[in-house]
Amino acid sequence: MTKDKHQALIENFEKEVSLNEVEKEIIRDYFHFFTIQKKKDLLRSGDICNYTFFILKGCTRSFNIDEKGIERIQNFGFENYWVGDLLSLFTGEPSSLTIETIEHSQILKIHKDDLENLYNEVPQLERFFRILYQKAYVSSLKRLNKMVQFSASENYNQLIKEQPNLLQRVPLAYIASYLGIAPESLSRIRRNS
Amino acid sequence: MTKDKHQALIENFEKEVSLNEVEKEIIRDYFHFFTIQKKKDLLRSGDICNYTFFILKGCTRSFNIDEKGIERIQNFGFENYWVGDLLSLFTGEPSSLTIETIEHSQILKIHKDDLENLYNEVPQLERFFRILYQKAYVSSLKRLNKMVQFSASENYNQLIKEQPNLLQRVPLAYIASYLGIAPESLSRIRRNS
DNA sequence: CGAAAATTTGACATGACTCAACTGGAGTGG
DNA sequence: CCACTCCAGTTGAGTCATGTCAAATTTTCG
Repeated sequence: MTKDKHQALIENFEKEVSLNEVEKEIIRDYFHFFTIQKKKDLLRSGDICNYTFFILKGCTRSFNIDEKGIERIQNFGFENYWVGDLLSLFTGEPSSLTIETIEHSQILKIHKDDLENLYNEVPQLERFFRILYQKAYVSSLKRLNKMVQFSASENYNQLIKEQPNLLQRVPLAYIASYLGIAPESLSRIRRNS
Repeated sequence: MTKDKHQALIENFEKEVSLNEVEKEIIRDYFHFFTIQKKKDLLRSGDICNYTFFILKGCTRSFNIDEKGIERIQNFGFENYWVGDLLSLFTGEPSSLTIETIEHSQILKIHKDDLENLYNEVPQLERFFRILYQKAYVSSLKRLNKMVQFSASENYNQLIKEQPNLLQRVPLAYIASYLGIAPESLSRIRRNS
């Protein structure tokens, strides 16, 4: 009895759209499984993002280097998260993002051309990804709101309340970068909590 | 010779998709023209956003009230901008946004149900709005990046470089709100520029 | 002209940054 | 198994940007 490496992916799709067996098989053909060590890149800044990744197991961070040379983490990826650089994927321009694994990970990937083909073969997925992007947009707006409206300390406390597992899996320096503050500041914030 | 109130709208669509005369006529039927005084609401916080607006002439601001009771401007609208609350429009939930005119304005609006019908009659528009939302998403990500990465002063200077007209049309207090800083701080930033 | 609103200024408080030094734990090699 | 190094995290001291509150000034508009 072999384990179905695509099971979590199929389930993820089925939260939004329904799929028959034939369609599931097509999907399994298009998404390629691979494993990757910790601290390795899924995407490197300057490269064009040709793939969309679905995380089965493990953890990633997406960051860019700002004009002052500082790493700015934009988001983390965990089990059942989609990662990639939508901007580069949409435009075909080089990405400003680097996506790096934080843990040894198991990942499914699909090439953007294959994704186009997949849309034709399983049209429901067009809907799925439209919804996914809408949600991504909304969460980006919400995050922007939080950054403007709350202090670093408030943002930290809300973050660990929403994702307590973060502390076990991600170094504090990464969390500081995600919150847009210096590691020293996060350390002081934690002391006073 | 009557002036075609929908001309700018049609041209906006035609930047992304092509339309024949029949389709243009359908579009003209679905989008309703109205004028509105300054300081009036297009959408009021707590209401469900049922319309998408296209600004022909004038200027708007979209803001919410944060937990500290402060108005936070999320964006401005000018000629040929689309405004509305995508989140409320997508979900059907009450909006947290208020959209208010800053100047006497001329606007086209379409009801969300009509927009669904329009998608069926002119399918290219589905593509148009998908692209519009993608761009909105990307610009939201960029703005988030700027807020984290740059100081208020840097953000102000970049803003007026990109949109010098803003200063002529929008009170400084609104610009401060958009930048996420106190009006007094903006005043000091301007003095030292 | 006069009232109300927008903007500026002053004084002071505070949150976050920087730079440097220190601590503690995890690996590594002899 | 110990000594060493490396890295993450913490702490301290001083600085700076921005916030807050109150008051002064300027602009707008009826």
